[in-house]
Amino acid sequence: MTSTTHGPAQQGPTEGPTQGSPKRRRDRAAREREILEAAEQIFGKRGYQATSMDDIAAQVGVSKPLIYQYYGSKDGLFLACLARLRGQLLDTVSDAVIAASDAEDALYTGFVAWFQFLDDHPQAWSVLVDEGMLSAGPAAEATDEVRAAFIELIATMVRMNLPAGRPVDDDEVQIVAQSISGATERLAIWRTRSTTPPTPEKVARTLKDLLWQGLHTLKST
Amino acid sequence: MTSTTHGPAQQGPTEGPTQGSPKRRRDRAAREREILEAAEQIFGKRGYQATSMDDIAAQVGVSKPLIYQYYGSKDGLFLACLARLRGQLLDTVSDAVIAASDAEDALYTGFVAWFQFLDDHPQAWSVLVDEGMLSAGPAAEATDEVRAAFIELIATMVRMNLPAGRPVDDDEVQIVAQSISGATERLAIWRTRSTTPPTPEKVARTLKDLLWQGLHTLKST
DNA sequence: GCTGGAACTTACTCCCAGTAAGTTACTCGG
DNA sequence: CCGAGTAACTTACTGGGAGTAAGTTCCAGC
Repeated sequence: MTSTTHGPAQQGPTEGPTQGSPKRRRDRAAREREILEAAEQIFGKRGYQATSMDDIAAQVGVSKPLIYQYYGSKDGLFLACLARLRGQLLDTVSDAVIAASDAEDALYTGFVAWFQFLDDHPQAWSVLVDEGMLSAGPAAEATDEVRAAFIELIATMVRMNLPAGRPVDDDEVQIVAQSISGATERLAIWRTRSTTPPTPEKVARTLKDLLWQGLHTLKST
Repeated sequence: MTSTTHGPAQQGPTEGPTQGSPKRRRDRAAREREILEAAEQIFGKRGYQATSMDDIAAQVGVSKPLIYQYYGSKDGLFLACLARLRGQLLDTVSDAVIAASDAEDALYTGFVAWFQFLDDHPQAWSVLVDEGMLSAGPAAEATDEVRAAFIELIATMVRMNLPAGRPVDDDEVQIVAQSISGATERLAIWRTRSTTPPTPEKVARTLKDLLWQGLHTLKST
């Protein structure tokens, strides 16, 4: 038969299509991990819009429908990238906050951890914020979740800083938490775009100084 | 000839295709305005991604290439929407700031004006922020410009609040301005999504209280 | 070996941004 | 009134990318 033009059967196991590894069939979990890594890398480099599923498929050396089978949609894949980063970032900041000696220090070290993490993972950052954390993309709900987690962390810190027995104005706590979240996000974006950004410590210190007094005002109102 | 099947010539001037107005040819300026209005409306309702050029063309009652001839691209059209809103919003806030009696009042009334404007123009808001002001969209550069204008306004205010002769740490001014910009944007988004958002005055007051003390700290460092 | 299912592919469809090339209607000089 | 020039506008397409239907290949366990 002349129909066997593509003949995938005879491909020697000693030579893969692009790299040295033949990497024929892998089990699902391994393949998923592989795809996720490629996606994170390409999304990080080119952004969500500019990345096509074919690009990712090609990078992994697999066909597009497989990715759809595992991740459902482009959004789904992007979401999966996001979830991983979100966990890392949240853990890093939480740890810093918990390890702090007092409230003022928690604020400062929390900020430092945030900016430092983003310095250390520039690629992650692109994925998370530059396209992901904005409210519009298709992954809006997921990024909202990420943000909500941070806001909850901040709100908790704020509340802990208030006198225990006093009734708390939840609106005010929310306003403050949203403000801080917005400020840190914008500062992060600004830093990545600045040619000579100030150190994480400098930014954290200035931001802490800007907010610290006002946080007390809250409690004395 | 059987070729004259579509025969657009005999369409009576008393009856348009969709509405009462025949609205055949209009001069360029008028048509551009018409397109811009439709675009603002549809972008505002459905968002940038979910809006197709065909949608807008259909709404105006015109064919797609005409829009391309006038606005160049989807981004170009979106940009044009943005430019208009940016002007209005910036003017509104600037006016409020200028009319204020002192620096503290300027901060407060500036915030009020910002949130009030977005309450009054919810559709504009969707266009500007929910898809536009984020950093990722195709209109990234334009939205950056809009933001940069606000940040400049804020930075000017901050500087004016500092002692005249003293050397200013530009980094710190930038950090503060970026923070305020980020906080107001996030608060705006939060308000639109909240079922019962606090009044503009309440948000402005809380935010002012949060920042006011810290702004003084800046100068005494 | 044979069969059942998991891993994986080819070959599409549809949708949408953007374009090439043409057609219609208004205007202005004669 | 008439032709020619041009601005306003259209039909009919290309190209690329998301998502899918219908297989095909390989391995596990009987």
